[in-house]
Order: sequence, then C-alpha cells, then structure tokens
Amino acid sequence: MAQIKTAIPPACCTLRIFGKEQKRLIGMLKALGNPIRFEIIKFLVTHPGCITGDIVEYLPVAQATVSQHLKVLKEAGWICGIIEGTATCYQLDEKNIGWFRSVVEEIF
Amino acid sequence: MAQIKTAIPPACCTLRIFGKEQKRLIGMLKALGNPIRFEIIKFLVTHPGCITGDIVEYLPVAQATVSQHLKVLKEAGWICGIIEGTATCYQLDEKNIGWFRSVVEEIF
DNA sequence: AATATTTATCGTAAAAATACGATAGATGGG
DNA sequence: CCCATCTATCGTATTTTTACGATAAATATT
Repeated sequence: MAQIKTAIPPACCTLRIFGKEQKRLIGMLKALGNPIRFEIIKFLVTHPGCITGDIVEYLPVAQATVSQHLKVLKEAGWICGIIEGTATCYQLDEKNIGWFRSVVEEIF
Repeated sequence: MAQIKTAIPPACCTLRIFGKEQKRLIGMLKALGNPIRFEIIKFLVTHPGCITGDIVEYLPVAQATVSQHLKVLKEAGWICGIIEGTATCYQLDEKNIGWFRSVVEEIF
C-alpha cells in the first residue's frame, strides 16, 4: 500500500483571518486584555449612557487614567462616546462587538 | 400612569463573568493581543506538533524572543509543549481554546 | 461675566512588555 | 566521552503601557 500524504489533524480552530481584519481583531483583544478596561466594559453593560464621572467613581483609579482607558477602548472599537454638554456619555459599540463575536465564532 | 422603574436597554453582551474565570479570560485575551503571538497560534493550526525551531524559522524574530512568546502563550493556556529529545513540540491547547470560545459565545 | 463642572490632554514617572545576544542545560549521534 | 543540536533562561537595552497631577478647553450655572 502506497504511503499516503501526511494529513494534518483537524484543529480546534481555523484562524482564517488576515491583514486588516486580523489587525483589527488583535487590537480588540489587546484592548480588552486589561483588568481595568475589562471592568469598564462590564460596567457599561449595566450602565449604558453613563458619563466618564460615573466610571471614575466606580473604579479605583484616577480620572486621567480612566479617560486614557476610555480612549483605548474607543480606538479599538469597544465603545463610543457622545458629548452631552460638558459630559461625555459612553456606551458599548454594539456593531463592532457584534463583529468581534462573529469573528471569534467563525475562526475558533 | 405611575412612573415605571427605568429599564436598562438590552446590551449586545452580558459579560457575566467574575473572579478567577474573568482573570483567566483576560489573560488569554492579553496573550493573543500581540501580533507575533497571534501568528504563532495561526502557524500551529496548520503545523501541529512542530518544534520551536520551525516557528523561529517562520517568524522574523530571534529564537530567544520566540521562546519567550511561547512561554506566554503556554501560561495563558493557548498552547502546550511536549519535550521530545532536545526539541519541544508545540500544539494548540484544544481544551482551553474550547473554553475560550464557549465563554466568548456565552458572554458576548 | 465670573464661577463651577466635566473631561481630554500634557508632561512625566514607574512598571511592564518586547527583543536580542550570550549562555547553560539537556539530549542525541558518532 | 566528545561534539553537535535544540531550547529555555539570564542579563540587558529599548519601547510601550500604565498611572497620576496639573492644566486647558468646553459648557453650564449663578
């Protein structure tokens, strides 16, 4: 019997993602891979539309630090902020989060 | 008509995860949120059981750097390494990756 | 108009991550 | 036993991240 070409056993994931999309995914993973930022996202689930001050009050870090984390989360696509007067209302970026979920489901 | 208690609009995710499991998830997110490490995981999908040297050859970074990234991925639960002679064979940690996928599907 | 409120940004310090050369340790071959 | 191979670890330099106080900018309040 002839030797059959070595077959690669099926893996638990395909990870068929490339270029721009891969970069975008890595950015989202990196942004969420931080305890403070993860807590911010969790907080926003139950407090949609809350302002920066609410998050500052909730977390054990300074206002400037929270503001910086919010910026990272916004740039990664996890949240969006709407300026209302002097305050900024934040909420989950449902569209991008939906994209994240679908990509993870697809490639893992 | 009496004022109804303010209802929180349904979010795109629940993020019902806490303590040890949350920490574990954050660790996996953080580990994968790095371009080099992401490429290693991608490589292992199609090259299960390959040795460190194969990954070094494939990536544009030094051997010591790859070894360090492998350590991070192993500690986070993405891969496992089996020592075979002088080499170390790496493959995806299917059990933990399965856990990751199921958690993401559950909370997002 | 003066003051208060809210948040982003700046400057900077400290900590962590990243990368690499050198080396040690472990195994295999001759 | 000696030498080659392979990989993890060490030491270190560089870059990036994280955190905070101070401040500026924008809007609201009196």
